[in-house]
Amino acid sequence: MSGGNFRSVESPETNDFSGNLNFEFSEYLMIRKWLDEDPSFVGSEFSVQNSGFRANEVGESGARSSQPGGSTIRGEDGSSRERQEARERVAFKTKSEVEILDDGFRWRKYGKKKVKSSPNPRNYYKCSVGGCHVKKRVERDREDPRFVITTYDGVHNHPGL
DNA sequence: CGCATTTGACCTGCGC
DNA sequence: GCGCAGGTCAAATGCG
Repeated sequence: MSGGNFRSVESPETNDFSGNLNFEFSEYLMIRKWLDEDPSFVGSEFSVQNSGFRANEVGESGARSSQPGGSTIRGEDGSSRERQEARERVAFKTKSEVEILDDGFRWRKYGKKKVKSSPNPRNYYKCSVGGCHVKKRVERDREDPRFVITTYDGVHNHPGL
C-alpha cells in the first residue's frame, strides 16, 4: 500500500465501525445503478449527499438491498453450469483520498490494470468470504483524483461485520 | 502458519 | 483474422 498519509482503516482501534469511518465520507454520489435483468435502470442517475454516511450502511442497505423477488434464478439449467443470482451493479463516486474503503466486508485484491480511459490504474477486488462472489472495482476519477469510483458487482449473501 | 497483496501473463470479447 | 481493451488467474512475497 502506498501512502498511509491519511488516517484510514489502519487504526485498529477505529477499525470497528462503531460509528463511522475516519476518512471523509461526508458526501458520496451514486453514479448509476442498474440490474442485469432490469435494463430500465440503465442510465438512472442518483445524486445523494448524506452527511451521516456510514460504510457499514453500504453493506446493509446500499449494496445489499435491491433484491428482486425472483432472485433465485436457478433450477432449469443445472446441468452444465450454475446460474448466479441477479447481478447487481452499482457505481459510487466517493470523495476519498484512499482507495481502500472498508465497507464492512473483506476484499481481496486480485488484479490491477491500467485502463486507457484514465491515466490511473484500476483495481479489482473480490469478496474473500466463502459463498460470496461479489466483485468490486475501484478506480480514481480521471479529472478529479480526489474522487474514487467504486463499482460493486453482485450482492453479498452473507452478513457483514 | 495463514492470508492478503503484487505484478505479469494469459484469456476473452468486440471492432475493424 | 488480427489487434486492442478489459478482465481474470496464478505464483511469489510479506506481514500479521
